Amino acid sequence: MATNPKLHLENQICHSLYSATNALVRTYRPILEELDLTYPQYLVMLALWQQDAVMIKSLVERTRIDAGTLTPLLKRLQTKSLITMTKSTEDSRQKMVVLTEDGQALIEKAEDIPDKLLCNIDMSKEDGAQLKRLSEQLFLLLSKQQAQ
Amino acid sequence: MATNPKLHLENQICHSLYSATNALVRTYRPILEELDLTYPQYLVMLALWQQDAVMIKSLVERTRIDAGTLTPLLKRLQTKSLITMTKSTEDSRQKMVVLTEDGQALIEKAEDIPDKLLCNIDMSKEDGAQLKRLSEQLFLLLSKQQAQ
DNA sequence: TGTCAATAGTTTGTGTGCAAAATATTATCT
DNA sequence: AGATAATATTTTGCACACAAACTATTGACA
Repeated sequence: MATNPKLHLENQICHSLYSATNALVRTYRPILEELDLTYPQYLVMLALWQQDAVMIKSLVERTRIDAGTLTPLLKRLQTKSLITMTKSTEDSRQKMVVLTEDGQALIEKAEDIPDKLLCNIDMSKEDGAQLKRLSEQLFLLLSKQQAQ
Repeated sequence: MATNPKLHLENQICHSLYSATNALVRTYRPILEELDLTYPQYLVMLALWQQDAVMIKSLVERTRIDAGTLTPLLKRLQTKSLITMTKSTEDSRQKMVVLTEDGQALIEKAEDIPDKLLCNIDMSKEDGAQLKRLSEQLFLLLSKQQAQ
């Protein structure tokens, strides 16, 4: 039917990207289950392990998860006693997110996650680096567009 | 804090892939709005424009959208009068999805979507092809793993 | 032929993703 | 100082994504 090859599913970059990302999150699920984290929650924890006691705005930028998604996500991390949230004293619009002891300790369990995941991805280092470079490029291009 | 560089956000292939895919779907949104479709709905329509009158199982395979997601999605396409669904006579477990006239006609509006999207992605053809190849490879690797 | 496994699809429950509107607070500008 | 704009976060509403449990039907096999 569809004669235009641009409309064929097999020719869509986006479809490959979309299904690869979903498969990736699906692969993370059982691995992250041991930490009782979802993949986006894991991203937030990665950001906090790297730099603790930051404003929500900073987490939005670093994790690239939008604020409307982050609010309930942070509430769940709070319920799990991994973080605490306090209003900033200087600017009470802002809230600071701080790891609890449990939240800090969880990094030990996370140490072997990158390797566990790589067991599922039998991709050469070069291809992995290339994939990262290209998706990063795509993200930046699209973000620039959207800012306009 | 996190001394293990593997746990740094900037070093995670997955984070780039994840945020690029989200940005991509975000970019599609206003473009697909003219067709009153979401991105996953658009994938299903692409599949049907290529081959009409197929079972749901076939759509699951071709679009890579899982069955639990597809059921309500197809219901929405039905509500929009783009498809109809009928039980198979030979095997009444199966359902056949068929485009309506409106559903068939919608392809005309879709013809320029690939070009419209490319306006937002100033990526070389080679990089685009490479990105597709690598994400396709990743998808296949991960699917193989999960089948075990 | 009756039992049991396999298959196709649906339902349920939880956690996103995000646009748009709302809230609260601070900055700016006259 | 007062009006207005900008900023940070939350809320709302809708559509996925998907595991797990469920329903209905067909296949296989003793």
